[in-house]
Amino acid sequence: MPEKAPFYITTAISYPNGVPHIGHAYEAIATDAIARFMRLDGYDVYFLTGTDEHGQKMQQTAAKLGLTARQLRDQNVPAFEKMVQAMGCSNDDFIHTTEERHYRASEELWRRMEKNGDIYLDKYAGWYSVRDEAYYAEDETHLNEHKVRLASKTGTPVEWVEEESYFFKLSAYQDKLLKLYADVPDFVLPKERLNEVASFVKGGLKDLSLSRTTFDWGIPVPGNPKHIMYVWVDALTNYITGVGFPDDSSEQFKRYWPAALHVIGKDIVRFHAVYWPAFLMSAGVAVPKRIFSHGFLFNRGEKMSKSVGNVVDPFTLAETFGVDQLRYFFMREVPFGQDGNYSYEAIANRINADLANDLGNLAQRSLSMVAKAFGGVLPEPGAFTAEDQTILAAADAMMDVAREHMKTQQLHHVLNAVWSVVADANRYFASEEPWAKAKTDPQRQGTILYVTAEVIRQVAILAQPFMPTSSGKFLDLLAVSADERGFEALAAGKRLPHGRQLPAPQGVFPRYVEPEADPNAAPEPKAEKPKKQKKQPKEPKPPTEPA
RNA sequence: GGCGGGGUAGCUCAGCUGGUUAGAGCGGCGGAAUCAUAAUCCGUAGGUCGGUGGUUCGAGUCCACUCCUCGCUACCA
Repeated sequence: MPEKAPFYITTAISYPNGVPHIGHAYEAIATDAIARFMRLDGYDVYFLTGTDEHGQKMQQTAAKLGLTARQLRDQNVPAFEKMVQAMGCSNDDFIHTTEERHYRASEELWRRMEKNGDIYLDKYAGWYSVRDEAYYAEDETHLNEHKVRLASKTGTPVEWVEEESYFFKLSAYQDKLLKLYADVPDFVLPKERLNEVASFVKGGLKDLSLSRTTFDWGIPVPGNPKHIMYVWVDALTNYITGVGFPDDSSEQFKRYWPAALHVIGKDIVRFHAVYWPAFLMSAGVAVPKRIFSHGFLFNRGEKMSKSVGNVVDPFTLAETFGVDQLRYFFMREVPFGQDGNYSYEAIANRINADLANDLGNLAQRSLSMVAKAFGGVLPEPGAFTAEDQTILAAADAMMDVAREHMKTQQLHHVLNAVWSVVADANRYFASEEPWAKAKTDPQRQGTILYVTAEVIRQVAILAQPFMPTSSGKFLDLLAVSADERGFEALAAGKRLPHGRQLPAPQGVFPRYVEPEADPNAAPEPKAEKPKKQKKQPKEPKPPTEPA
């Protein structure tokens, strides 16, 4: 048996200063779909997700609640672990940045960067707004009529503050990073994101403040525990901690690093495409192969926010529609890499049309005919007609198309290709009219049913990464054994064996029916919402994805 | 302000290097069928391709200008 190629894939780690939201779930689902796809395609996949538990914001949020940072962490983190499970994720590990192994990894990465001469102690100075808790550059401030200096963006007063800080010589990595982007044109996908990053880097890089002395919830700097590592050093390091760093001679590390893919939100592209490779280059560790930036999800065109009252809990969505249905919706409806919209109607429409009607009903009508007319034994097909061959050829072509799209993580295109065959199969079934053949030509009826079952088999195998449980049910209905469900079962010449006794057909995707209007139970607020987000002044602190 | 994307049927979007009557899905409408989860199939939708002016035998598809919109423009993550 040939050696499996390794494929290390990660989500960003979530920042648990609140509860998991739909953005966290989306990223987990998408990453899981890719991980499952690659596994089924014969790769040795290692899939890591986790939580980023340090930082000033955790400490602040905790303080507001009268808790310690550690207590807040203990309170919030379990929900993230549960969420990943509830979304059906197949992660091999779940990392917490408060774990001992992660301290060791972060400290070692720091030491290596320091040893390479890229870390130096200096003063961080700038115009600091106490109210915004943020530094501003000189040109981001102005003097008002009373000669008081204000942050231009927020209008809050600023004062000159100097703070001792370690710095990373990011400026020394400008050319190396630009070379990386040139040498690996798919280093960041979608391409627009790489362009943005490249133009940022071309604009010149300043050294990066790498430590803080103003709070203590984090990893102390080796040799100078007054300083806490800048949380991004800590956070990014999770990716190598997860495969055994600092033991970089371990089998695990050698096997899986560099990562094949970091899946992240578009708001943190810079940290992953600029800082992270620079840190790694400095420490003499290989850089990841690819970073994929997904978009944001909007509820009816609006950013989720408490004031709008459209905060949607991923657990509730999964309970309402089913995990697999929810996964399918996000993977099919949202072009991966772009922003997307969702609403209860959109989800219901999509899963009813594609899952209940097109696929579920096709399976039900064909398999119940097998049960009725053939005693549940999949009939042996006769000679294939041109029509049979056409639909079979369409099914046989799916795998290559899917692999091609998966090379660039075009998940929605994978599903488009599969569901285009589902539509073909429905047309085939309708025009062949197997129900009319029961009396006139049972042999032909059997062939039509066999062909339909074979197409469903292929569809179900390819749908597994997206809807693991439901796809498994279809394969159960076809009596496909566990070792016949990998993508190698879609290789040329592989066909559903006839003559097997099939279990009694059961619906896999029930139609979603909106609960009767009940103001208390109705999941969807019926208030009219504008289609597009109204233009609003930019908030000083835009809501973000997990760090 | 600078750089980079977008503005195409009611909705979500395809339309590569310019070339016959501008496409898909969903929705809507009409019809067929009745094996099936009232699911499926067939037909239909006449949209100034943001606006104006150009280049060309010919332009959503190239150029200029213009309107609108989104993203990036570093140290909260």
